[in-house]
Amino acid sequence: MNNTETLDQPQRGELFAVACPSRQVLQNVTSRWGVLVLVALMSGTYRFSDLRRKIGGVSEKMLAQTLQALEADGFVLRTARPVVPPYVEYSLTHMGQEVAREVESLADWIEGNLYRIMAQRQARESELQAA
Amino acid sequence: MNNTETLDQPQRGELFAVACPSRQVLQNVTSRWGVLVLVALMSGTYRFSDLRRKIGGVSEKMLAQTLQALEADGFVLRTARPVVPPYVEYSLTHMGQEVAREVESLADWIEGNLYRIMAQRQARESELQAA
DNA sequence: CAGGATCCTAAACGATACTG
DNA sequence: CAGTATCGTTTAGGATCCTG
Repeated sequence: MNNTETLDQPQRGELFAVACPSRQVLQNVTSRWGVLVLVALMSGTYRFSDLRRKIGGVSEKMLAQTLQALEADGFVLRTARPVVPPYVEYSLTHMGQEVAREVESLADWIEGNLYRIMAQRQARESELQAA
Repeated sequence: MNNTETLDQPQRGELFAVACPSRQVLQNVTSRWGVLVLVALMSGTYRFSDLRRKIGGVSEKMLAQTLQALEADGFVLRTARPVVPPYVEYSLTHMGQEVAREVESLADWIEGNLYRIMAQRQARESELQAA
């Protein structure tokens, strides 16, 4: 896998390179649940179960997994209090708030333009995705 | 062109609903290759093979599939000229340029902050994703 | 309550071969 | 050239049970 490790600064367009590390981060952030977690946490601190309730349809496993990935990237702060029963809170780090803003902007655009988009879909009677 | 804005607009927070149609669009746009295709097409019109060469690591199948999804959403315009050999061009629609800007903004943020992010990762010696 | 461990299914993905 | 079709592999995702 690793051959000539060039430690040069990632330039614009690096994204198109196969091994660009940005791709992984991008995937974590834009994953099915990643987006929702980031946007959800913009409105404050949540406990695991609260977050799970807020985000419709997410399983325990995926929520935990998503939170771990985002924590590893430094976007989410996990604060556990050593009590019984366990009390764990999740919030955005400063960096997390920055990405979240970007992600929210994209999500907002889509929500705001859903009708235009759906209209396009209808017009083409898309038979590819619906199948 | 749409004057009839009287239909109820999806409000903020719809995204958290299980059946929110935005989620699908969001997935198409933020999918592994969707992001790259959108950003790539910001710099102009491309033929299939050119696009494939530009985007490192994408297979024919996935590129075709991604393009079709984005076309169905009305983000990508496919222009085929009935000649032999086939000549097909892909470009962004107006709507496509709008989403692409959002997506690019996110991608740029990540590329620009990669070092900060990687530093976080190192600091935590993430053992979850690498495993 | 917050998750880890396990098991399983569905979907994504990729390589190759083939066609108009 | 620009795909489609097929197949095999990998990953995402979910259900359930279990523990501190």
